[in-house]
Amino acid sequence: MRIGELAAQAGMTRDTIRFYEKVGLVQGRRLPNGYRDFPPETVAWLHYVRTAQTLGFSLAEIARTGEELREHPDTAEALSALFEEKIHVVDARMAELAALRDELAARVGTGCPLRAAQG
Amino acid sequence: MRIGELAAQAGMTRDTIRFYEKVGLVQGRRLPNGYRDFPPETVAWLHYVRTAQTLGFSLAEIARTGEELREHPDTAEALSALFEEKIHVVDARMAELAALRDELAARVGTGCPLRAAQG
DNA sequence: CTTGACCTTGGACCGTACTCCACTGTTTAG
DNA sequence: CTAAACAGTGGAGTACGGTCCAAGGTCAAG
Repeated sequence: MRIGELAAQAGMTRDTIRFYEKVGLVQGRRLPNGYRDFPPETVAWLHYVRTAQTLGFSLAEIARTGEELREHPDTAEALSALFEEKIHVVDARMAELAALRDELAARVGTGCPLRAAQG
Repeated sequence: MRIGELAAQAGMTRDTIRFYEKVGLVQGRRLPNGYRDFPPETVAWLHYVRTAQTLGFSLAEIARTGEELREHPDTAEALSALFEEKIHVVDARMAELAALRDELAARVGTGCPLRAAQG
């Protein structure tokens, strides 16, 4: 799969994918003519990248996950540990969101929400 | 309250607060000598800013909320609408997180999570 | 009346994550 | 064979969110 098709399927530009390659988020083989060649699973990986990113993980963090996955490709334990760690992060974020939600909900319908709180 | 104390209480640097003033996130009166003077509620506002920020809202979005609050300081309905909107955003984000969490949890303990998904 | 802590401004700089551009090479369709 | 559509490179530029610094003003304590 060449970069154009990958870009279309992953919903990003070629430039973004080249940038991701530069920072180690994706790796492509090269065809004899120099064109990048990606396996089809890269689409799923890039979708995962987008998701993780919108949830607040930096590209560096995401790349690290990818690397660890590459380093321990057959150690189910290492992977489980990695994902459990991510789950804790996600849980913490969800708790924060729930708190904010409650805070917001509590103010709905009251007379003077946050009014005094914005210098 | 001068900038140094505000910075200490809000857990950020003076430079950050000056930057926030520049982009309209906070407004300070000036003392006769030119020093900024903030009301004590600014501390709460800055804490709110930090929270909203870690939850993925940009400074521009947060500033817009603050502005709308300033424009309709006595319209309970407008405020309620604003917060309800925020709550929807938060709910959407939480749903995304829950999906990611499930995805991660499903892979824990399985033999080959994501392995094929990182070109 | 000086020292030190605090404040002011403007502007340079940084890291992250792209985005665009010019110029060039390759492949494909008519 | 040519034109369009695709690919490559390097480098500049952008937006966001700060962070640091130099040069200087203000103020309370000794």
